[in-house]
Amino acid sequence: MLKLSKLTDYATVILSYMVKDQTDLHAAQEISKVTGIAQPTVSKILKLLVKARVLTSIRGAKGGYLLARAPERITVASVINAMEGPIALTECSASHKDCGHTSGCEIQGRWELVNQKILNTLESVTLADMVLPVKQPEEVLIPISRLYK
Amino acid sequence: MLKLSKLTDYATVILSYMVKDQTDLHAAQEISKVTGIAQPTVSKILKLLVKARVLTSIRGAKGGYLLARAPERITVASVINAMEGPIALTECSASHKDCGHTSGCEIQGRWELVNQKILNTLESVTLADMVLPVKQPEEVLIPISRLYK
DNA sequence: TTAAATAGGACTAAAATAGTACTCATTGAA
DNA sequence: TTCAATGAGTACTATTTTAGTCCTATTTAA
Ligand code: FES
Ligand code: FES
Repeated sequence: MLKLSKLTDYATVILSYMVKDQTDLHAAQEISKVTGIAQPTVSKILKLLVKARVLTSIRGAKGGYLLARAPERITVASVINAMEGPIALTECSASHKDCGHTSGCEIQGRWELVNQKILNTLESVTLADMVLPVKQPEEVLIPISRLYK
Repeated sequence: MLKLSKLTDYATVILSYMVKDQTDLHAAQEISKVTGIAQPTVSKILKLLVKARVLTSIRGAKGGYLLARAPERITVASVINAMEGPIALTECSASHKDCGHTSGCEIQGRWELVNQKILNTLESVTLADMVLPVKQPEEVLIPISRLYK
C-alpha cells in the first residue's frame, strides 16, 4: 500500500501539537495525555525523533522535549527518516549490495529515479505546512476594473 | 522505510521482461524460468496484474499472458495499485471512516496533500520509462552565443 | 536525597507479507 | 472425445515486520 508506519503517523500528530507552543518544554506524559497515544509509545517515538535531531531533549526533573528548529525547517522527509530509516522504495534504491535480482537488474536504476522524485516531494513539505488549516482559503480574484472604481 | 512490497518489485521485473517481446504470449512457467522467481509466486503476481487490467490472459493450452496495452500507457502507479491496493500513505488518506485520531485530526488534510503529490509522481512514470537504459544521456547545453557563430 | 524526567535496550504480541498448495475452468491438439 | 497444458480462484502456512510494553540506568531540580 506504500504506506507509512503507524508510528510515523503518530509522530506527526505529536509534532503538530508541539508546534503550537514551540518554546515550551513538553514531557512525554503530557504529550500522551493530550494526544491519547499510550505513554510508552509516545516515549519511543520521542526518543527516535531526538536521535534524528528533529527534537531536542532536556533530561532530569522538569525536563522534556522541544523542537530542534523552526517548523519551517523540519521536513516530512526528515520525520519519516527518523521513524522508519532511509526512504527507499526498494532494496536496490538503498544499496546494490544485498540485492537478489541479479538477473533483472536493468530496472534498478529506474526505481532510483522514482525514489528520487518522491524524496524531493517529501523534502518540499515541512512541519509548518502540515499544521496549516486543512482548507486553505481560496484565492480571491478581483476584476482589475474594481481597482479603479 | 516507505518501501514497496517485494511482490511489487518482482512485478516490475516480470513486466520489464514482457516489454521486450510485447506481442508474444508468455506462460507463467516461462517467466519463472527467465526471472528466477518461483513459479507459484509468479502466478500469483500475474493473476493480480490481470485483475487490475495491466495484463491480459489467455487460458487453456498454449495460453499465457501479454501486456494489456502499450508500455507507455502502463504507469508505475497502476502497477503498485495492482499489487498493493490503493496508494495511501496513511489510513486517513484512504478514508476518514475508520480513523483513530479523532483528537489529532487537523493534520489529516495535509497527508492527503503529500499523498497526492506522490501519486502524481508515480503516475508520471511508465513501464516504458522503466526499461530505458539506466543512464540517460545528459542534456547538452549549448551557449546561446554559439548559435550566432 | 528524592522525585521526575529522559536514554537505551530487550522483549512480547500482533499484524502484514510472502510463499505454497490445492481444486476448478478453459482450450488446443492428438 | 479425451488429455495435457495452462490460467483462475481461494485457502493456508510460514516468515518477517511492526507495534507496543517493560525494565534499568542516568540526569537534574528541589
Ligand atoms: S541492485 Fe537490485 S536489481 Fe540490481
Ligand atoms: S481522518 Fe484520520 S486524523 Fe482525521
